[in-house]
Amino acid sequence: MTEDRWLSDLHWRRESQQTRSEKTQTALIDAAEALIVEKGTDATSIADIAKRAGCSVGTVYHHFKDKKALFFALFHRMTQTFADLNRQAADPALWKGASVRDLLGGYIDFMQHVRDEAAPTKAAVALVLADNPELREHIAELQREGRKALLELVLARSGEIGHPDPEWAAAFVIDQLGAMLHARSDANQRIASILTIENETFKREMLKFAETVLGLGQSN
Amino acid sequence: MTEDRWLSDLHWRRESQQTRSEKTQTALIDAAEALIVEKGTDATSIADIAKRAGCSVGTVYHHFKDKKALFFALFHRMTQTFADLNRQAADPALWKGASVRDLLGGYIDFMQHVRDEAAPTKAAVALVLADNPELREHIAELQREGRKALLELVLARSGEIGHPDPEWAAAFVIDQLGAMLHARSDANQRIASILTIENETFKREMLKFAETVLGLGQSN
DNA sequence: ATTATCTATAGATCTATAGATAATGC
DNA sequence: ATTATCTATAGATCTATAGATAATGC
Repeated sequence: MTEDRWLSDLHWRRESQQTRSEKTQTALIDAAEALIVEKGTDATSIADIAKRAGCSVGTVYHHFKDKKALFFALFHRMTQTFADLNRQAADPALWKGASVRDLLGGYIDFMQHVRDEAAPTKAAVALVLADNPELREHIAELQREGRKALLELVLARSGEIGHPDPEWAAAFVIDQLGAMLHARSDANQRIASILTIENETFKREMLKFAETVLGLGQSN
Repeated sequence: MTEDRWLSDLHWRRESQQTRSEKTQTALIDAAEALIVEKGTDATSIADIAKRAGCSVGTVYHHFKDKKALFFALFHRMTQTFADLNRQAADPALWKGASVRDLLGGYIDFMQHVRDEAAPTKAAVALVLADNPELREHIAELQREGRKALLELVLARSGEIGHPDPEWAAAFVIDQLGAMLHARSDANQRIASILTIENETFKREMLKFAETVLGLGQSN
């Protein structure tokens, strides 16, 4: 049991306490995430989490004040990750020369990528959220930020928009995309046609729709 | 305590056992619904439910096998109610002479009415669903039925639709409406512009959108 | 000296049942 | 005779802590 504390590549150095601590916390949050998805928040006991993470119940309470704190850490990890991704994706420099169509396409790709990669995390957070309504405002803030950033990027290109009221049309299209993308990744919504469709097909149809509503003309 | 068993308007008759039993069961399901919304499924104990319903723990177990059975009864009551409403609303005789616009408007009204009236019930069922994924298929079936019925009603009027592919366009519009209406009543989705808008404004904008996509022309 | 981990368990729930009592039903 | 209700509690969790041991850090 002592051997695996030696770092395999630099085996003269031991793992630092800090690294060990972070690893344990990550393992605990990962375990909680997986178990919550499998059994729900309440059926997941501290003993279950400790076992899955490969440590003891006492260790859980060394790292987290109580069960709630562990679940909040899981929530926090996700919101931080998403906020960072949002901020990166919203950098105007990244979209220099991009059309409205490119922007919306990028948004759809991004959300579908998240859906495919982070599905378990989102599912676990949704369950934590159900027990802790006070966390909802954080999610709302995250969504508002993303929406605002995308809207600004689009409106900076309002010359491309043929609709008489570009602000309204852009906001409407973005909210429609948001609702459809959400429907596509929400386990409680089971609209067959939205769920079974391929990512690429979905993107194509949504862009066609966006072009129609915005009046993007013949630019592409 | 005996007095209130006498029916107040026909006070020669006692309440029948059947009536009493039904009342108790209804009270228990109502209490469970309210408490689940307030505290979540696990923080809601049988003792809580009994207290809120004005009966004892023993009585709960006389009427329901276990906690799960009570929660399932809550789920069942909602799905039955919705299935009945769906069936009534989908009766073609009811929509004789109605245009596609009328149909979609009726759908939006119906869903917004449900949203306003049955919000706590939907919230409670969503939480029960989170703990019992095996129930999801029933909800899916309900949604498929509603979607199919509406699609058929719309396609029976495909003459009104200007879009070159009426089947695709109608399905797309119905799914868009579904996603937007869901976004509007989902506590975990907090897209400000969709949530704060008035029912009538929302309906008007969604119908405008539907007309554009379907190509409903000048019929209205 | 401090930090990370473990084992063992006290104390607080909460579910479900047993057994008694009161109210219909025929 | 049967059904609806109650009170009291056994038994099964599960959370969180106390106290000991092992591994860094300086």
